[in-house]
Amino acid sequence: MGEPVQLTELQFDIMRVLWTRGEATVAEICRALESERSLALTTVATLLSRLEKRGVVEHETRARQFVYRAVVTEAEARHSMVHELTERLFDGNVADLLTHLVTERQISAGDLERLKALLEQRAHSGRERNDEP
Amino acid sequence: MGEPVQLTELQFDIMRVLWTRGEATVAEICRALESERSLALTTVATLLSRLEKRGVVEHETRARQFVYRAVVTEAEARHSMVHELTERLFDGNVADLLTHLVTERQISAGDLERLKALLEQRAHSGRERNDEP
DNA sequence: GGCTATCAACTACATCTGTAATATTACGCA
DNA sequence: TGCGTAATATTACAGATGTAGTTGATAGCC
Repeated sequence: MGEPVQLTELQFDIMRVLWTRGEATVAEICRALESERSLALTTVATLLSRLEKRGVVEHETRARQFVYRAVVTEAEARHSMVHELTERLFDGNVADLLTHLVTERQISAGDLERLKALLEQRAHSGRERNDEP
Repeated sequence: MGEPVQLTELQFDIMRVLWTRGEATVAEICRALESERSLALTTVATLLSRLEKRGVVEHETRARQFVYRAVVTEAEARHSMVHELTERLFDGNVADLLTHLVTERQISAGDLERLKALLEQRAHSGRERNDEP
């Protein structure tokens, strides 16, 4: 369900602004990104119109300005991208990705604890909520 | 350490052939990929020479044919790509990615168990091995 | 020794992406 | 009503990628 969404870094940065604000004009997005990367207004506008063509964002004209809004949610984008990577790198096996993360990376003891707690909770709750519809 | 390696799907498919075989000629790679995607020999050759320019693979001429070999290991590529995604999507926070995987995805009970076991083991071993150098 | 099959090298081209300059439009004010 | 200004629309271009045709070298066979 829902087309897979792959976003590049810049695209993602722009989306993040929309996700946190709900909506924003080109100028606002430009200003929001100014600290990390200084882009021309036209650059951001171009990116946004391309994203709109892909159905990732949409806009509404208000007071002669385009007010953009995300169509794809952050959760959807994350899902899509993590899924894609899991497919490519681990043949779709989520457990393999998890194992990779736990074994090949430095994770703090605190993180391990939190994750364990999460797993406990998860195991007990029995997952009534999110089986495939 | 080591340049970050980002591979597209096709590039990854080619690399996978090299990783599993150790080395391969253009024709062999082409044949190995034939089932999924039928590509011209020249296409594969082009891809390989581009990858070589990036230092991802290398070749040696043998019996008038290029025999390619991966320079970047599969583990390195995976690391690099998972890292990149973690940065982009979760601000570099591995725990957040783990949480995402555990909460927002259907993971089988068995996987959960295995992961828990892994965490136990991990917690006890105390991680003397992989702190930052 | 010339011909052909086989490779690799070079060239080509469309698409996507990052980046932005330039052109056009139209609202609000003087 | 004409003008400046602020937005958008159009156009441009370089680099990466997927895809492959064309050209050139050569080694082995007849």
